[in-house]
Amino acid sequence: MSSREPTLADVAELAGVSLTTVSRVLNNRGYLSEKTKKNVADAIQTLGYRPNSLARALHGKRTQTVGLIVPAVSLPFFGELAVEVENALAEAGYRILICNSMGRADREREYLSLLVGNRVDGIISGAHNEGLDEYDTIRMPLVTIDRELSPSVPNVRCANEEAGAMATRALIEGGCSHPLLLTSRSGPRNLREAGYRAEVERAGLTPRIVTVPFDTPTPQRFAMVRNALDEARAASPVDGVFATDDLAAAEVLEWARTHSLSVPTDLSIIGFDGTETMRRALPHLATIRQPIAEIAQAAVSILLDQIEGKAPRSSSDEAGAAPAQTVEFPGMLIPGRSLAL
Amino acid sequence: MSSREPTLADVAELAGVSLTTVSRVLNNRGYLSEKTKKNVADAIQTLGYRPNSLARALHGKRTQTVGLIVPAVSLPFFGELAVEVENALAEAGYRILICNSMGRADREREYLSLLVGNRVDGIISGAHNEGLDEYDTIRMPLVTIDRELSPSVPNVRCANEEAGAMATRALIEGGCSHPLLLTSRSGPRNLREAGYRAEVERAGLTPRIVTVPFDTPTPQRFAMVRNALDEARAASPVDGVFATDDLAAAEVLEWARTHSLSVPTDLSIIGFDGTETMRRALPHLATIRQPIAEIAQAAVSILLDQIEGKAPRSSSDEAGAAPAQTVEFPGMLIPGRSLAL
DNA sequence: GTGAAAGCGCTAACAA
DNA sequence: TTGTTAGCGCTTTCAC
Repeated sequence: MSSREPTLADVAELAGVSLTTVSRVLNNRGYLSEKTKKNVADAIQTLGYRPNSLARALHGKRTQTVGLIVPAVSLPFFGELAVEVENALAEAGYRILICNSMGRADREREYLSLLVGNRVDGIISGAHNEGLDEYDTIRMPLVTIDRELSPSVPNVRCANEEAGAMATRALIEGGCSHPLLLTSRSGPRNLREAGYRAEVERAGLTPRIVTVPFDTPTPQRFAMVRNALDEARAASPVDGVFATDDLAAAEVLEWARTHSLSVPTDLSIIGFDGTETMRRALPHLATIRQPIAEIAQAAVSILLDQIEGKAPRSSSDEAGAAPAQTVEFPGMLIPGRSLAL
Repeated sequence: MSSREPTLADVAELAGVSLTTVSRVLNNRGYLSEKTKKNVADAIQTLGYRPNSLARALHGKRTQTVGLIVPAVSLPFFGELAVEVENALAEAGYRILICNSMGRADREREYLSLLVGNRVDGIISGAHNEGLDEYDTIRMPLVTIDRELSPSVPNVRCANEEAGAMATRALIEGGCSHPLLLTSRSGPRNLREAGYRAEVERAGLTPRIVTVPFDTPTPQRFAMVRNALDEARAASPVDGVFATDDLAAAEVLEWARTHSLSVPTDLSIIGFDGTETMRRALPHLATIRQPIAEIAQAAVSILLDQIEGKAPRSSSDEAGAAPAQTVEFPGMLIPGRSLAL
C-alpha cells in the first residue's frame, strides 16, 4: 500500500496525460489548458506526490543545497550563525547541509568530500582547521567566514582588529592598567589579539597574553583557565581581562569568584561574540557583539552570486581580476556590570 | 579546465575499461584483476573523481541521509542534540540534514516536504509544533525526541516526570515552602509540570505555575519573565523557582538580582537541561541534566533499525504488533550554589 | 574477469 | 496545447 513514493509516471497515468505534461504543470512552463492543469493537480494531490529532487538535480540542474562547515553548532556563535545562514538561504530557495567538523581536520576533509559527492551548489566554511589543501581541489563556489583560506576565496568576518581594540580600550578607560588577554591561539593571525596589542601599547602598558586552546574538552577547560590565570596573577597584578569569546569570559567570572575578587571593583571583564544565548545567560557580562545576521547574509549573498554565475569563481584569477574580497562588519560594544566605568 | 566534475565515464575512458568495471572497483564487488583495480584506482586519483551520490541514490539505493527537525540549533539543548545525533549517525555512515523550524508550523511543514523530496532515509523530529497532520502522510522511518506525535511513532526522551519531581524535591528539601514553577506551556502534556505538581502536593504545599512561551523573542522575554514573577510574588511569597530550562533559570537569577534577593538565602533556583554551554556559562546554577548523548544514540539506533528493515514501521500496527516504544532516560540532578541545602 | 544494455525519476529539445 | 525521445551518472542483471 504505502509501498514506494509515487513518481511522475504514476501521476501521469492517473491524470491520463504524458510525463511531459505533468512536468510542465509542476514547473509551470509552457502553455497548458486549465483543465489539464487541474487534472494533474488533483492527481498530485490524491497521490501525495512529491517530486524527487535527486532526479531533478541529476539532470544537471542545481541541487539548491549549500554546505556549511562549522566546528560545532552546539557552540553559541556557530549555532546562531547556522540559523542565520539557513534563514538567508531559505529566502533564495536553498537549503543547508550542516557539517560539524568538531575541530578535527580529518572530519573536515571527509565532509568536504561528502559535500562534493552530494553535488551541493556551494560551500560556506567557518571551521578552523589548518593545512587542508583539499580546498584547492574544490571546483565550486566557496566562501569562508572568519577564515583566511586563500587569497582567491572571499572571506566575511567581524572587523576583529578594531573590535579587539574596542574591547581593550573599554578596559583601559575603565581604569585597568594591567589588562590581560585570554584567547585560544596567539599569533599574528589572531586579529583580536592584534587589536589588543595595539591598544595596550598605545596606552603605554604591557601586553600580557594567556591561551587556552579552543577545543579543550570541557572537563579540563576550567582547570586550564584557572591555572593560566593563577600563574599570570602570581607573576604580576591583573585588573582586567579581555576574553576572546564569552564562554571563556564566563570562566573568568567564575575564577574571580573563587578568588573573592569582586567584579568590576577588583577585576573588569569583557568578552566577545554577544550571542543571544550568552546575553540571556549572563546579561551583566560586557562584550563585543558580532553582527552575526549581517555576516551570514553577506556570506550567503556572495555565495549565491557565484552560484548564479554573476561572479565566476576566479580560482586562478585569470587576467588579474579583482582579488577576492574580505568583507568586514564592525563589532559593537555592549556594556555591562562586569566592566568598571 | 575545471569545467565539470568528472564522471564514471571519464574514469572508464582514462583507465581503458568499461563503466561496469569502474563501478565494480568502486563498490568492491565481483572479481577484478589486481591490474585492473590499480588502473582504475589511478584514474580515479588523477581525475579527482568523486561518485555522484545523487545518481547512486536515484537508483533506488539509500541516500544515507537522515533529516533532523528542531526548533533551532542556536538553542543550547538542540545544538548539542544535533551534534550528538550527527555523531551517532556518522558511525553508521549516515549524514544529517538539519532543519530549524523556528517554532513555526509552516516551516516545519515545508521542511517535511523538502525532506521527502530529498528522499532522506528517515526523519528525527524534535520540533514542537502542534497539529501537523502532515506527519500522517510520511511513509518513511520516523522517530521523535520528546514529542508525542502518535502512538505508532517511537518517542525518545528524558524521564521528564521524575526529573521534574527530582527538581521540585531538591527545592523542598532545601527548605522551600513556596516553590514556583516557571515553564513555557502549562497543561497535562507537560510532564515536568506533572512531576512538580506531584511532589508539591506530596509535601502538602500549593502548586504555583507561571508561564512564558518558549518562542518569545528575546527582547520581550526578560520583561515577560520579570512581570510574571513580580505578579506571583505580589500575590504571595516565593522562596524557590524550578525553571524548566536553564536559560529561563538564568532570567530568574537576573530577576532575583534586580530585587536584591540573595540566592539561595532568599530564593533557591533550579533549572533544566544541563547543557555544556550552560554549565560553562553558569556553573553555579543547579539543574537537571538531560542525558543528551544517550537520547541521541537511542533515537538514531531505533531509526536505523527501521531503515535497515529490522523493524518495519508498523504504521497501522498490522496484527496488533507491539505498540511503538517510548524510551526514557533518567535525568540527573546537578547541585549548585543556586540551591539551598 | 569484463562488457553491453536497461533503467532509477526527471527535464528538455524536438515534433506533432 | 500536448506527446516522444534522449539523456543526467550510476548500478545491475545477463551475456561473453
